[in-house]
Amino acid sequence: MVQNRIAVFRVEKGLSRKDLAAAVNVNPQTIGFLERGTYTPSVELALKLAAVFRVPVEALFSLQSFPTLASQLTHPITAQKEQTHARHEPVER
Amino acid sequence: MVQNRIAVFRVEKGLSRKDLAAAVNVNPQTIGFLERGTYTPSVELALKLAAVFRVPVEALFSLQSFPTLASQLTHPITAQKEQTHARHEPVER
DNA sequence: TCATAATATTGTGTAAACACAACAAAATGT
DNA sequence: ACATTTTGTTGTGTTTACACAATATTATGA
Repeated sequence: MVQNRIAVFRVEKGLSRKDLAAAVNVNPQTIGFLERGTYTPSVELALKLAAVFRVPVEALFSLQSFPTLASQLTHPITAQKEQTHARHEPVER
Repeated sequence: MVQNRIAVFRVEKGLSRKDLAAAVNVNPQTIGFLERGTYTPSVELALKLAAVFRVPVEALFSLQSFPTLASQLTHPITAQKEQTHARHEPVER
């Protein structure tokens, strides 16, 4: 399962789903489906979304759950933004 | 169109497609299709591949063409690895 | 040279990512 | 209170990312 923070970044930017959809050339409902986690975008759409928010793809999408913004702001060391990879390289499913 | 450097990183790691496929739990031909650009992966698979190579997703996948390794190694400033985003945020199609 | 591994090619099938439409519900602003 | 925007829900259709199989071609190595 892929987690995402699209809604968080979108709201911070003051964009509606329609706005964001227009910015990345998809249907507005597609943004809704993504935000609700109904489906996982292609890396193409992911790159476009990350470009709109000017963040790395990993800040928007993750294989693990994101820390809450609260924990990320209060314990910036423990809740690292670019989660470091596992010891060797077994991929988490 | 999304460009990728899967083959480059795979070869550098001395992995066969079969190996890489096993590492990210997909069919070996899927890796072939990705490397030849026949299709664009989900961001989930992109994250897994990036994790295997321990690189950011943007180092593996790009909306623009990648600089050659040669230019990247000889002109490390001009041919930046994490291509900086456009001026405001119009997404490149 | 021969065997084996790696890659390419083609085909069939399925699930999921999209587009688009219609409408309902909720929120926001005047 | 009303109008408008935003979001949610459901449905239908198409495309494409995948799985899997079979076989051909090319490399690698003993």
